[in-house]
Amino acid sequence: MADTAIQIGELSRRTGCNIETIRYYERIGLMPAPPRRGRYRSYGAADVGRLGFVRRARELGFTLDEVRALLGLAAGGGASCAEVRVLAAAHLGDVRARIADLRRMERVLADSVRACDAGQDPGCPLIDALYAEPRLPQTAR
Amino acid sequence: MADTAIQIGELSRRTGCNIETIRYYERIGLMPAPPRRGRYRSYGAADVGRLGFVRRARELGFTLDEVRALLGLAAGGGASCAEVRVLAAAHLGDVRARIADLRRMERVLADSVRACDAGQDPGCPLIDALYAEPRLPQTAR
DNA sequence: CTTGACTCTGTAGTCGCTACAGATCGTATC
DNA sequence: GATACGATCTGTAGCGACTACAGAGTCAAG
Repeated sequence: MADTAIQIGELSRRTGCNIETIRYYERIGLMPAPPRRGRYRSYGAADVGRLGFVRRARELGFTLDEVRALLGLAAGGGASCAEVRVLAAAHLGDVRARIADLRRMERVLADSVRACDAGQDPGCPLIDALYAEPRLPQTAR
Repeated sequence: MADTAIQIGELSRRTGCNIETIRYYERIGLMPAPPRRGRYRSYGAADVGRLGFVRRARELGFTLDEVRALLGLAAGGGASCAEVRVLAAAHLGDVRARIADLRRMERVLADSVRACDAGQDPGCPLIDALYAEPRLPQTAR
């Protein structure tokens, strides 16, 4: 089982990772340079696993550097779980901060659209909001 | 009042937009090329207003192309409010989609960290999750 | 007259891909 | 044998939105 040497196209199909991206990962050292059959890259089951790992980590929003670190820890095995936890918790913090940012944006945008629908303002609520100056609360002009 | 010709550093200070970015905006045509006093750029109150507008729109997550469009509509005045609404509503949709993505990430990450803290698993929960293959739900192996 | 703060232009780097161009390879068909 | 096709190869350049230099010039105060 799994004496399956596959080409890059098949690896792409199995992982959902596009071909150019696979070669890019190889260039930056995230995927190892595979052996060649002729001049075509020849991949095995381990590559499918590793690339799937990369792809799923990316879907969770880890940067490529973080993915690199995770791969290192995954290879290490054993005591690395604590270190993985640190990485994941830090990244979770990032994600939550980004959510908070986006929610602030959402609120302002939704308010503006609502004000626009209400149609009470003389001008355009969003344009007005963008021209406002929250930087100098008083001090007249 | 406001016969104030200011230099780029002062514009930067007043808008919170960094100097290199101001020059960048000029290069890409988002800000007009100001007159020069000697060879230094000389800005006025209108520039402070426009750049503030750009910055606030960026804080709401609009792309530079969208900001360009908003600036055009803001200048147009009058009937443009409906068009602004369209832009804002579309962007609001984007923001909400990004929030949804991030929440999915948050959930998975938080689950993994929690599983990690529980410490019941034999391996590392996050590493295991990244190695899992949600692409083939059954089909054994 | 020198120091220091400011500004200038131009170019290159960041991140994570994506999109070519143009060559080469392997197989199937006429 | 010729040829067409699909897949792959290398190498380079582009995206968005900045950011970070290097190296030159400008200006006012001490």
